[in-house]
Amino acid sequence: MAYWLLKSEPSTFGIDDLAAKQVDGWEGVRNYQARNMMRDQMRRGDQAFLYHSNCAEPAITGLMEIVREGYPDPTAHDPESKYYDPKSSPAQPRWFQVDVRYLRHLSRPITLRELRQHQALDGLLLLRRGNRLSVTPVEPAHWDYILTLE
DNA sequence: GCCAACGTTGGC
DNA sequence: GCCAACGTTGGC
Repeated sequence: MAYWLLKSEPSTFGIDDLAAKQVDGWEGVRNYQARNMMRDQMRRGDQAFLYHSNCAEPAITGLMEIVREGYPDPTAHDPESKYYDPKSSPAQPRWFQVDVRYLRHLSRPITLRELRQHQALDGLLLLRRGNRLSVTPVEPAHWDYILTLE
């Protein structure tokens, strides 16, 4: 089983939204590297942190599980969607998503500022300078360590 | 294939 | 709102 970190802006879709929906498609990813990981590498049963980005307190806020492996992102083919991409088509889909299931909130948000203070987390892709990828793998040792911070 | 211009992300 | 870092686009 592998571990991941998925970013989302809480004003768009945060941990409370996922808790309400329980299962949701991780739609709208429009970056090829992130797409490739969702399409090719994520497996059912993998777990992921939900990270709140672009907000007052950027932080890991919850845990989720991959419940459906990569499949074409339907919002790419919906002209009404803000994620619409005319260069994608159902016959030749360009963008993929997975389905995630809510597991739980962390007992408290673990902020980016706090994560940066732990040498044990050196190498965590989230902390790399200039990193903007919304989907990144998390090493098991890092995963376990972060959960001890709760 | 190069690379300048432009757009986006996201912390601060 | 600023701006650094990065990705994408498109002319050549």
